[in-house]
Amino acid sequence: MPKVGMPAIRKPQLINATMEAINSAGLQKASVAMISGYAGVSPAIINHYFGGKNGLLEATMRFVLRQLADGVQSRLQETDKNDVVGRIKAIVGGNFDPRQLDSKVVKTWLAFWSQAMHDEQLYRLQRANEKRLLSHLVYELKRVLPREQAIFVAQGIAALIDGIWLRGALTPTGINSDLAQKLIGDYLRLQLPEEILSRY
Amino acid sequence: MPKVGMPAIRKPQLINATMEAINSAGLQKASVAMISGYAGVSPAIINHYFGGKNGLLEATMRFVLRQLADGVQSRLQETDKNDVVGRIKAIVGGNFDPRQLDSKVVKTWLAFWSQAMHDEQLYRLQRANEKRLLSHLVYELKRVLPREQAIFVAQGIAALIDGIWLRGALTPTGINSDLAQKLIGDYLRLQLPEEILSRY
Amino acid sequence: MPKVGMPAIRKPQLINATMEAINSAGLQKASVAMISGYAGVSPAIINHYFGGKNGLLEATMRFVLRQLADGVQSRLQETDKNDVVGRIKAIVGGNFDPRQLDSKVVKTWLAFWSQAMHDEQLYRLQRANEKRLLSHLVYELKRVLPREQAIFVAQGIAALIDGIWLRGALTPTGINSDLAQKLIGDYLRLQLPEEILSRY
Amino acid sequence: MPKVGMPAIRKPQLINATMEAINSAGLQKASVAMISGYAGVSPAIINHYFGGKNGLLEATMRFVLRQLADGVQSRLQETDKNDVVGRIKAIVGGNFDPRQLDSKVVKTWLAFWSQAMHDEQLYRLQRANEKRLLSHLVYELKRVLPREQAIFVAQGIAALIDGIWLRGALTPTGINSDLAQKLIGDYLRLQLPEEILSRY
DNA sequence: GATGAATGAGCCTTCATTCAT
DNA sequence: AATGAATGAAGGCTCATTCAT
Repeated sequence: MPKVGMPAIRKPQLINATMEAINSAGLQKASVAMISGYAGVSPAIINHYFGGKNGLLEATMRFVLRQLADGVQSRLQETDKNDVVGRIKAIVGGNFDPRQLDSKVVKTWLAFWSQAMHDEQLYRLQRANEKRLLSHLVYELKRVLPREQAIFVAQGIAALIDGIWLRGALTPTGINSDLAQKLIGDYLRLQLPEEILSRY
Repeated sequence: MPKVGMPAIRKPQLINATMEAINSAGLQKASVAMISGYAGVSPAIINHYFGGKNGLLEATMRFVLRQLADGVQSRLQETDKNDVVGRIKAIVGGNFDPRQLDSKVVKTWLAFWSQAMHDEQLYRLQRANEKRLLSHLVYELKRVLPREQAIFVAQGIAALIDGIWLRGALTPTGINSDLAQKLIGDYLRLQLPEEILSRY
Repeated sequence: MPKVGMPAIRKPQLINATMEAINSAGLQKASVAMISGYAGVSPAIINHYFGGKNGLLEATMRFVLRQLADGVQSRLQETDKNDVVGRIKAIVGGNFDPRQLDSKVVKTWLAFWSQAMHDEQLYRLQRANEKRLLSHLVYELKRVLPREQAIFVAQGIAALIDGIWLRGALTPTGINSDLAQKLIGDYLRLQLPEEILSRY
Repeated sequence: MPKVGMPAIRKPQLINATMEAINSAGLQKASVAMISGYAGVSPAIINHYFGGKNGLLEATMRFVLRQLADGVQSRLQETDKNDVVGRIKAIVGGNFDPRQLDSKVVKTWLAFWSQAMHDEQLYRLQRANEKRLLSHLVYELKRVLPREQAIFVAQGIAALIDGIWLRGALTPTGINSDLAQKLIGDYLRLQLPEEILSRY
């Protein structure tokens, strides 16, 4: 085992174990002992690599957020810059990427959301992400709608995304990605002028 | 100390203290010591009246849910049974009742939502509530829309309610009730046939 | 309810409840709440009548000891003062009186015995009782045996009584009174000179 | 701190501390804090090594029982298999081994005996031990006495052992081992046929 | 006489973290 | 790099007791 490179192995391993622990027992009961158990390593190693439990939780949240951002970004890159509808659907699609709908990820996310209101660090991460979703949507919508209305519709879409996702978190069958995209696509269609829609 | 009536005083007092503790420190850090501190009583009394911390948390959730149901119910009773649009707006309005938008209540709710996925008892309560919202909406919408479409729109409205509410939980300024009702009213208007809307 | 006379009702009621609690849950778990529950009264009443839990426990032990002493005494009174064998059997019989073999009493006794080693008050009561059994036996045996041997045999009988009783406490079927008396009768027969035995 | 071998050091250390705590304060007051105090370690370590207070108590009882069994076994191994009287005295001697007569051990034992009636785990251990003593005795006695009588005498000896031991637990001077063996030896002599006794 | 209300002390346990190896 | 050992702090809960009624 090379000495360098261990962090690159251990960190993702522990982040994944964290999500597994949260998935099966909840954030409250996800002790370092349980997490390190899932990872098959000693609890002390968490301090070694993340400086403590908090560091690991924060890293886990960053990981989830980055995964989401990547999902959105890669879809946007594959979409014509002028295809407003397509780009919005790309943003929505990124939010319902299969990797984000995994039970582990959904529960982790919701746990962090709840936690964020009492943890400065998590709060900032969550806020930034939330704002980015909105600004992405507004940016695209402004190209086809007046500013005020663009913001209005963006808020509607963002609410639909989070609402579907939140309700799905509590449903035994999980989030229905198809229905989600149909609901939001329908909403978008009703909000955009005929001319825009017919363009594509 | 009066012999009778104490439970009627202590229980709401402790439920309120629980929400205050959750509001200021989060569910995870809301210890019985902190809660009883907010209530100005001894920690042991929680066991006396609720049989333990868990009993208190469950009672708190029941309280919040009942408050919501009452808000919806009282609005519905004041609305003409044939005024579909009015009744849906009553349901939405109940969900954005000022009492439900109090920071204390919002944070308590979100905390429970997150917790519900790992607590059988809370899960059942949450699920029942979630289903009731949907069935209320479907019931009204079916009177003016085909069954399939009624369900579809109901899901959209429910998602908007929860989504706005969830996003508002993280916003420093809290939930914007007016905007919420405007967004949902707009959605409803776009989904209903002209003839229905013009009726009122 | 006459004011005088209540103690005469409540005290035995609580002592009996104490034994029931010890019988079903053990001394360690016999809380005042449980005891008062068995008695159908409020926990506070124990302090009223016995000055605290300790007072009740001590009273309970006194009750058991007095019951034993009564059982022995009444049997001795019915036996000819010169019938040494009969009197010893009376003492033994008193120790295996049905009232003493009740599960409630057996468990209470053993609990107290164990407890006595760490409670000055209980220790004195237990010691006095233990010594009385021995001196009763020695007193009778001295009339037919040399002093040294009388003490020796008395210790044997006392040990048999307590040993049978202790082992019986752990047996699902409880103490076998007949076997007990047969074992001790046999022991006595082997220890006494022919002439004494033939006398009766 | 060495990585290996710690359990082998800590476990006996904690078991011994448990007996010391029981000796000086009784089982009821033997808190984990007190026990760990006697051991000079932190209370949390009890959970580390025994999974909780109960685990430690059970381990302590097992230790005492094994020590007794060892004392009997080693004496039996040093005794001719055909020397019935010698073998019975070996069994008796093992029960009055100095290690078993230590105040610490006596009080621990009695505490467990009393506790056993309300603790399934302890009950089984105690019962097994009690039965083993009896079966050991019966096995030897059957070689020189008819079955029925062998059982009868075995019960007498067992009762004497436990009775002497129980009474000694309450005596300030403790158990008198010599007297114990003399009493039981005498009992045995009276029960066995002349021919058997003269054989050795 | 009797009770419901309330409390403070203490107990067992969990847990994140530190440290020597 | 990794771990087993150990701990101190804190948490939930039980319980005997006190008090006003």
